[in-house]
Formats: sequence, structure tokens, C-alpha cells
Amino acid sequence: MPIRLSSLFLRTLREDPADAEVESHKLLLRAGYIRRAAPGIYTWLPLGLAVKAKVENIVREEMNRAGAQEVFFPALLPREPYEVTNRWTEYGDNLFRLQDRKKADYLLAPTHEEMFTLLVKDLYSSYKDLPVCLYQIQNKYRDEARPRAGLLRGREFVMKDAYSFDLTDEGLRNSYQSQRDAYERIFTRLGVDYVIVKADAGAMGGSASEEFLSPSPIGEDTFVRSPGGYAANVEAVKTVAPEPKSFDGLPAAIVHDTPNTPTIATLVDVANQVVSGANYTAADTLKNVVLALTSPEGKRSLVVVGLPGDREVDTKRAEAAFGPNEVEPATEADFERHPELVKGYIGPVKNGNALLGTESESKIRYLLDPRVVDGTSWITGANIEGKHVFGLVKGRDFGADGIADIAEVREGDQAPDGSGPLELARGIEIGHVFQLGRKYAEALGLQVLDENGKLQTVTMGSYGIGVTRLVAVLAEANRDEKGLIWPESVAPADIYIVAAGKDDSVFETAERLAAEFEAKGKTVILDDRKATPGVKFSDAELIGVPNVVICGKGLENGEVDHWNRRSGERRSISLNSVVAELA
RNA sequence: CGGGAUGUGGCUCAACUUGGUAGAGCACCUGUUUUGGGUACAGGGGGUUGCAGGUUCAAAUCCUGUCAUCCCGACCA
Repeated sequence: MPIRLSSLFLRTLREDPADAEVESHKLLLRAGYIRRAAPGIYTWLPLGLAVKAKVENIVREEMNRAGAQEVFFPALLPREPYEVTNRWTEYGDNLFRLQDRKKADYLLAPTHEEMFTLLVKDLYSSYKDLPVCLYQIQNKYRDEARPRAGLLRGREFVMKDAYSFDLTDEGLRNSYQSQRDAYERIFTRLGVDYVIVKADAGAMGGSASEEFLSPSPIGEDTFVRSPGGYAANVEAVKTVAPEPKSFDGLPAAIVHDTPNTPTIATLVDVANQVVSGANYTAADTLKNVVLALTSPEGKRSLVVVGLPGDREVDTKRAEAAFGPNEVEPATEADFERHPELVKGYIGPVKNGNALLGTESESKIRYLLDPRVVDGTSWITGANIEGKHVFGLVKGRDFGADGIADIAEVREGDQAPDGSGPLELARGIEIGHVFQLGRKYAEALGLQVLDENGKLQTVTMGSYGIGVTRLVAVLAEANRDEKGLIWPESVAPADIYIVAAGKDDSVFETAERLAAEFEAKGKTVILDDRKATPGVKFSDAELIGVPNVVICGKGLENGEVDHWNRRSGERRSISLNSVVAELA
């Protein structure tokens, strides 16, 4: 049976909803695909559900083809497994927690690593059972600080998450490759533009990790790519450290008066006045940024990071580097507790002695940008109000506790693999493949007997696709000023028939065409409403099925019109051949 | 978390400054009309003005609190 608009649960909106900013969000609301139920939480209407089901089925088919087996976990989970892996606390405020009537703690699953691991542990105990790959398509819950753009970042969303279980590292690599290949097939079938980028693996404790990003100006992730094919999330870009230089011939450090230079710009100006003939730039200064780290247990500590003055700290890179700690700039209160830090004039050394570093007077951890290598000379704060030290040499005059690669990545920076200058772009994360390793298996005791009868810890991969986010990405990428234009692979129907006229014969013909298309295996939306043609045409364009058949005045000549929503092409086709041609 | 803006029928908005029975367009219902680009006319249903307090004879309007939504920021030491 065709979907009849006369009875479909649908109301299209003529005007944009006021609280939607992003085009795909506006259109999905206006065309009657979704309704907002709560912040970041959406109800799926029949049309939206049809698109979501199409996406899910493509994902499902390719997962099955890759040998993964579908299961389904509850979304409501007990606390204990997440306690074991420490994620009950690590997840912080993003976790929806609740209690049952006995005051036992539960959570709404933000992801299911623990449950999959425990399920395999529950049923399998031999190397002969491996490898195995399981997946589910399920709701996830994350109490996002700022839900955005409708389905793009919701607090409830559908995710396909798959997990592979292998005995060996090589097996894991194979499983990973198999999922990665499946992802390429999925996004190709969906008609989604994507880039595979290296991702940060840090906090999760695994090794290889890649993200599938769909390039889009409204994307929340920034990634880089080089002409030579390097691509990475900015969080994962490793800065190329220059070769250390010799100390030979470098002048001794000297302190100069530099009053009223709280910022790098003012410092550079004054420095060029203080040292006659100098031509300093911000890149000659060493800026020392004080960050406050808050551990998941709530412990707060300060760390100072020294980086070239022409570079800013990238918050996301800092969060990736210091995770699972939360990172924020030090507050006034932090500075009050550490009077040795003179705001605006902070540096690693005071009066020739180390001020920063765990071995120093302040005991504050001091980390350096990778560009600050031995033999480089800097202008930096002297830890005295109104004074900076010039010619302070790394390795000779100061050291650090380690490296912090958290400076912003800039257009034109060199790719770490030497493949050329980096270009910056924005993208939406639609998939993530990740070699988790043995972290969860160890924490939860997932071991199997090997062929020698010895217990071995299993190694895991985790593979996610944001299904509902994909619906938004597809809507965002496939639209015009009139409405949505779905790719055929996910459109809510294959053919959209408009009965444009009031004669019974028009409706009868439209019904007959619908039946003929369906006999050929096509799904059909039929606009059989008692409405004027203008209304029907507008809704057809808004709803965005790619093939529209207009059944109306052309019938006098035995013709219907075919509109190709995507190309805009409109032509008349004989009533007798339209089904054969489009089906 | 900080800043800004905004909360009024299903949707988009007005009325708020200067307190006095809440209004328009779209959508919905009835009738007539129209029928290849959101027809026209007439009639009609639907809102405890986000919530809770307070001021007042009287609150959508003023005050306090709170919740929510959207946008910007989260750093330049």
C-alpha cells in the first residue's frame, strides 16, 4: 500500500521554527520528519522513521556482510560494570544516572563497552570461539552540556556500536580493517561525503584510532589534511619538533625592564625598544599558560605550559592531552593561592633559579611545547612585575617536566609525516573505528584459554556510527531553498506521486500508478489530499523524495510529468511507459 | 561554566516602554469559491501569556526567584 498523504500523520510547516538555526534542522522540522520532545531529544514521525530505518538497514546489511552479529542490550544499565572500569566517575556530568526504588544506582548507557565485554565473558571461554564481532543499533544517552542543531548533537541518539574480540594483536588488526572496510561501503552507499582522519586515542587507552568525518561548515570537529594525503583530527596532530641546537655562542640571559607588557603584543613592542636593532616577533617569546586540571575525582591541580608566543592553546587539544582531567584556565583564586606566579610575567626561571617544575620552588608541573627544544632562545617572564628575561635558553637555563602538544594547529603547518603543508577544514564525526586493546578485557576479566591451555586476555576493537546524526548529515548535504533532496538510498519512498487535479480520473490514475510502481517493488508516497496543486507541489519539494510524478492535466494527452528533484529536470512521459522507465 | 537574546493557541509573531477583560497571519473546523505553484470570502474552535512567589483594587505588562530555548564565548597569561 502506498503512503497516502490524506491519512499520513504529517503536518508540514510553512515557516521556519524559531529555535532551529541549522538548515537541516529547520527542514526536518518543517517537512514533518521529527519533533522536539525535550532539549536534544527528538520524536520520530513516520517520514523520519522511514529515513532512519533506511539508514539503519544499510548499516545492518554491511555489518552482517562483515561477519558481525547483531544483539540488543538494554539502555538502562546497572552501575557496577561501569564502576569497575571507573567510567561511573570518569564520564562525569555527561552520564544520566538514576536510582531504582531500592536506591540502587543505574545509568542510561552512553556507550556499551562494558556490557559487550561481559557478555562475551559470560558465554565464551576458548580461543576457538574467537574472533567474534558483535554489534547493536541502539539508543545512547549523554547529558551534553550543549545539545546542538537538532539531531546533530542530541542527548538521546541512535548509534550502531560494534565490538570485536580477538586473541592476538594481528587478529585485532584484521577485525579493525574489516570494520573499516564496512564503513567505507556504508558511507558510499549512503552517498555521504567523508574523510578518514587519524584521531586521538589517548584517554581511552588504545592504539590505532580513526574517525570518519563528513566535511561541513557546521561541523564541530576541526581536521587537517595535506596534499600528500595525511589527514587527522586537530586533536591528534603531532607537532614536528625541530632538531635541538648547540648552545655555542648564545649570549647569557639578561633581565630587562618591560613595564606594562601584560600581553604578547605589548611585550614584542617594548622588547624591540629595549634592545636596539632587534626585530623580535611574537614567535621569539615564550608564553607560559597556567591551566587548572580537575581530575574525575574532583582533585584540582595547576600545570604551566610554555609555548611560543605566536601560538594559542587549543582547548580541544588540551582536553585530549590532559584527559580524563577537565581543563580550564587558572582562575583568580588559583593565582591568589600561588603568589609566586606573577600574572603577565610568568616564566620558568626567577633570579637564575628554576621557579616552575615539580623539582622547583613552586612544585608546579611545567610542560613545554614540542617546538621549545634544547638550544632555542626565548624572551619570557622573569616572575617579577614589569620584568622579562631575554635570551633564556632551553636546556642551558631552564628545563621542564615534559612535553605538552596543545598549541593550536595552523593552516600551513607541516604535516608530521612530511607530506606537505596542512589545510584546515571542519567536519561532522559520523563514524569512529578504534583499536581498544585489552583495557576493558583486563578491567572486567575477559580471558580465554589458548591452545596451550593458558589464560589469555582478549583484545578488543570498538566501532561506532552515529545513525541519527547521519540523518542530519544527509539532510544538511542534500537540500535546496525549497526543501530536502534525499539520496535514493535513504529517501522515505522511491516515488512520490502527486494527484494534481480534482477529477476523479486523476485520483484513479494516480492510485493505479502507485499500485503499478509497488508491483515493481518500489515504495510510493501518494499525495491524494483534496488540496490545490500549489500546496501539493510545495510539500513534494519540501519532503524531498527524489523522483516526483505529477498526475494531472497532462493526462488529456496520456502523459504524466516526471520531476527529478535533484537535477531540477522536468519532462513529460507517456502514462504507459512511466512505470517501466522509473521502476 | 560565563555573556547576550528570548519564552504569549500547533507554527511565526504583535500587545509589555506608559498595568485595565489577550490579538494577527499560517494551520485546524463549517459553508461557498478556486483547481498546474502555498485561491478568495464568510463564520468558527483552540491560549490559567514557561513556572513559582511578590507588589497592586487590577499583572502578559512591574519586582524577585526559578526553569527552559537560541546564539556567542570558554584561552591570549
